[in-house]
Amino acid sequence: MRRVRRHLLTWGRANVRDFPWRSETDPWLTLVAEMLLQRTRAAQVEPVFREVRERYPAAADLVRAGPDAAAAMTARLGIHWRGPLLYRLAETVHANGGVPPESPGALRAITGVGPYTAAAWLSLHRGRRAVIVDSNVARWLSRMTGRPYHRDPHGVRWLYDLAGRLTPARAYRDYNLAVLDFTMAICTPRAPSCPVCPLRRDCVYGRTRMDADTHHAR
DNA sequence: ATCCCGGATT
DNA sequence: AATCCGGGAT
Repeated sequence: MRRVRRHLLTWGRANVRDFPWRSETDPWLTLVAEMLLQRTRAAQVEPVFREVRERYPAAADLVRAGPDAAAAMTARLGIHWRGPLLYRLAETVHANGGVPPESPGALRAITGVGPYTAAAWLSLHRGRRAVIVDSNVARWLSRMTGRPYHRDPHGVRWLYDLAGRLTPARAYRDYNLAVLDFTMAICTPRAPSCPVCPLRRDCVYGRTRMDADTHHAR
């Protein structure tokens, strides 16, 4: 447990990537970024985020610009229903004094903000410890433990327990960033890079694979 | 439980 | 060409 955490943090120090939203501190802009990142690659989000930051640096700016402006932002990301969602988000934030609510309940009450987005925003941008359990984490921890993988982590108790025990009390931001990038770069859905994985010795799946390689090698 | 949508992987 | 993948709503 402790070793897994340490290895991830070490890996993260060398490999966590820098995106404009990761160094952004404005609560409105960072929540917009998290919403845009849903089911969307970071490379696609990057230019759109820059444009939002440029044109709508405050929620009030997007409210003033109107629903069509919001739709224009999300159109390039291909998921049309996020346009109205983004506009409603702007209205909600504007009505809340320009800053999104930070209580998990009020945050989750926003349409378009689910468990992942709430946890990511709070832990990465608001200095609140939150445990991220998305399908990437589900895949990673399923391999680690050898337990069956449920793509939808909803209701899988052991997942939440384990993820919660792994998430540090203090270094949760660095840890969550490391997990996000690690599951995208190393513990990938199809062909995970076990040979270079810092966790392969702590991982049921990784050990199995390395053993297989040993037997095949001469 | 199913749908959305476009990119990645095979 | 076909399949897989993902966060959230319903």
